[in-house]
Amino acid sequence: MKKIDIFKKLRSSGLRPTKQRVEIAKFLFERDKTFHFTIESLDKLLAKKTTSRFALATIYNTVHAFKNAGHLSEVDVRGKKTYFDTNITNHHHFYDNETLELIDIDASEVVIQKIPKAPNGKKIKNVEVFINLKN
Amino acid sequence: MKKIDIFKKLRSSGLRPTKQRVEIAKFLFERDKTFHFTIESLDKLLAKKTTSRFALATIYNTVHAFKNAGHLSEVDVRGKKTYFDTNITNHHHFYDNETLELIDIDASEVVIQKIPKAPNGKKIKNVEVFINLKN
DNA sequence: ATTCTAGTTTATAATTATTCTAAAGAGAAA
DNA sequence: TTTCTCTTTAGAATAATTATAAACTAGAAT
Repeated sequence: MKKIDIFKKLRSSGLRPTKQRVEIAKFLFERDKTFHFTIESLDKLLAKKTTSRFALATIYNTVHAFKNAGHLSEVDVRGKKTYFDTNITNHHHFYDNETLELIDIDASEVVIQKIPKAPNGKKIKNVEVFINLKN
Repeated sequence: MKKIDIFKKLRSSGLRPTKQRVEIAKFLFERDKTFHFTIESLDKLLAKKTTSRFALATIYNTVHAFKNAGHLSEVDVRGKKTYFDTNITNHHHFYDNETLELIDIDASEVVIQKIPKAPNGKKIKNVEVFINLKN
């Protein structure tokens, strides 16, 4: 991913490309594989990877702006921390309850044959399949 | 559900049947339909329904003891609060993002045709289907 | 280039959900 | 009853997240 794309992601999220934001965006999006993180893990990774210092609030704000703009998705995981995913395509997850790790499942790997119709005046927004793993 | 069953539920959860615990158990299990709640909503409902006073810690402890004993299940919902479900059979959920309400889906209503196999030495513990609703 | 202004970063405080603690209270056994 | 252990309770502690306010920049206007 080129720097120009990073700027696009920032602008489309309503964010001015500041030093911190560019570093966060590059860290999140300039990679081959998608990945999962929590605010805490991202904070630690950024601290290792870069020389800049980041206030937690900045990370929260930036990540949420990306999420609201659709550049990141949020994953439901039992537990206190919120997980984010740079994979924003329609897909599903394994969750390893031992290592607390998320593993992507491509949408094509799951085929649902039957699903109930939405109640009263509601519509189905999306279907998430979450597969818990044990040893 | 008779009182004797309430006592069984408490005993099997490693809890002595004290006044507070009996009231919580009766409120949760002496009903026809299963239902969903958070600690906060349960606290309010108990305050309305009964004359006893309950410390939040007591509700947390009792609910978690029931959960650990398998008399309640925990449901993943995006958001801060933890939802519990008195329906402990294998089933799925609609989640109404407007009203923040959970709606049960019977396991028979969902048929999954294809699912990936678990990675390396892992096994599949369970599969949760979560259907987000919009208006 | 310099200045100006609105948007940002940061440290810290506030908030919210949850868990812990220590003292007072209540079952159960002798 | 009397003791002993388990409970309840109020409030403190913890942890994730959000809000605040002052110091600081990016980008526009000059």
